Amino acid sequence: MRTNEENVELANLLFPDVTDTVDDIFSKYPKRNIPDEAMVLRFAPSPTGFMHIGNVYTGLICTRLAKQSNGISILRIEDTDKEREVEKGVSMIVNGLRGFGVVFDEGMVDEEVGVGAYGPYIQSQRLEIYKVFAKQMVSKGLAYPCFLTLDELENIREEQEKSSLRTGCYGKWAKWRDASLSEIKERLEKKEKFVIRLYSTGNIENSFAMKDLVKGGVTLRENDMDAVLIKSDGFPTYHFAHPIDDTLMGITHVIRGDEWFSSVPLHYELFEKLDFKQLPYGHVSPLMKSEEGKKRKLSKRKDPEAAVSYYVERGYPKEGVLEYLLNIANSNFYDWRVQNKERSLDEFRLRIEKFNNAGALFDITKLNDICKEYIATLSAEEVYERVLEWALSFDTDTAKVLEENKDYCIKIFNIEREGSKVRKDMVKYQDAKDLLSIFFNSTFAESEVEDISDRVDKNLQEKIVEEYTKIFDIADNLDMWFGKIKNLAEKLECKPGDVAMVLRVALTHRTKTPDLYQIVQVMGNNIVEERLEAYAKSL
RNA sequence: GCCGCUAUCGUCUAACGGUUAGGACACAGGAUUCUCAAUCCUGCAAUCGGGGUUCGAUUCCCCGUAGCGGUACCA
Repeated sequence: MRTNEENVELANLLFPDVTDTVDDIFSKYPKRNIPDEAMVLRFAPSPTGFMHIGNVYTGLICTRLAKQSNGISILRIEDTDKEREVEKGVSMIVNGLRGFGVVFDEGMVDEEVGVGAYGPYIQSQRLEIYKVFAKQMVSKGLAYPCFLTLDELENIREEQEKSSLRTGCYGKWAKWRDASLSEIKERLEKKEKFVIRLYSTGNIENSFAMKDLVKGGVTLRENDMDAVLIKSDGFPTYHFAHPIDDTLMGITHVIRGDEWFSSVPLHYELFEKLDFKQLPYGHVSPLMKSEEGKKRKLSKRKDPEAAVSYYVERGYPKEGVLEYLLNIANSNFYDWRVQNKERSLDEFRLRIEKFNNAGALFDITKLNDICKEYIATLSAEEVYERVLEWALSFDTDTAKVLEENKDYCIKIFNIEREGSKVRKDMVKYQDAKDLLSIFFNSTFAESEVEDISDRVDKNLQEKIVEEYTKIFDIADNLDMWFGKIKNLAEKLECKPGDVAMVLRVALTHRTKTPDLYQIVQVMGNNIVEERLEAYAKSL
């Protein structure tokens, strides 16, 4: 056991350069001047180079809850693991989130820049701050240096497993917690690497109650692990950075992924030892995926749809993705949506206590349906703008077509878009390419002709095309158009459906298309005649 | 292994301790002056198992089972 004086001496030995006190730090982070009900929330991802759809989900929840309470949302970057860090990782996060309309009031706005008075918002730039708190804890005997090597730790774990004990650095296994000052000095002089560990005083036998904003009341065991606070490279662990950053930044509620739930006892002890006011927690369940009858976390390695890029590249409308995510968060969103079709998504009020506390399966079918419904609400001009925006980044050929034929393309997008029966077959902007290809001779020529000869005999097809070419008039209205088809069917003794099908394939090469009359109107006289002629020759 | 959380149609979920257990997506069938999409109608389909408490349990309690999370000098 070290004396109080020895602990102070130890703290100075460990952190000779740290001269600031905890009070010095606090003076730079004044209390926020905000209304009582305002929530200050932070979303704190790591720049690992992969944007998970779950990141958008949690980020969305944070920004929403903050906004609807007139509070503040903060984007903080947790880059304390140098191993996993990736170049341009911060930009990927910021842009990925922004692409889905998830923007924060404070924090990082690009690779380097953070806005707000409570920064820095990148943890690697806050190292000096963590050291001040670590030094204070060591000087009070609440933390200590530990010289256990990775190998030694491994041996300890094996021994614990052999005797089927809980693994980890706690109690008698935490060899350095009560080391004498001279022992420590000796190692320090040899320049041995060390970490700073919490001197835990919790007892695993004791339970305590906490109220989770999402899960409700739960009872947990106290923490007794001497968790690492500062790694040997000088970076803090998440556990240590979390109470410090959240307290300094004036966070009011910690909304985070469920994977942190198990660490709550540790965090409680840390808040206490740091002498901070405990922040309330809300643990949000992760998005799951079903495979072979089992549920598991949506995984970035196995599931392409886990990546945000999956949706961006295919041109999923961000509003659709957002609606789907909102629907998972609060299932009453759907009812609200049907009753408030005209309202902005921003008007929906998320209720944290309504979050489901089991993980929801990510259902791409439902997402597709929501996106389809969303695109159906857009005007042809809006569809044009959005498809173009998508194509400019992901399909330059289509972008060129769109730009060079704006009016024509808008007419194409307008097919079956007006009136009460709006066509709903576009899930994502990428799907537009397929629709467009019918209307341009270059892409049409390349398309494969669907064979309908087993439904309509080739001779009959020939006659239909030949006869129809004679009577076709672009100026016909809808009734006249159908009238001619019916008459022709009667004359050739076949079904009107067969006539329509032959014309459909002649004009589009396909058996499944939007309304044929409207297609003809948009194509115009010349193209129709050309194609009828070409089809006749091909028979 | 240990610790914790969770459990209603295939999926997301609703149901003061009293409902024919509701809705949406998906699926199947039918209707719609042409195919598909859409739309409308119809149908299919669930309270994990076992004990309690209660007049009565999807709901409360216990046990089991399963799933998920954690058990790092990763977040």
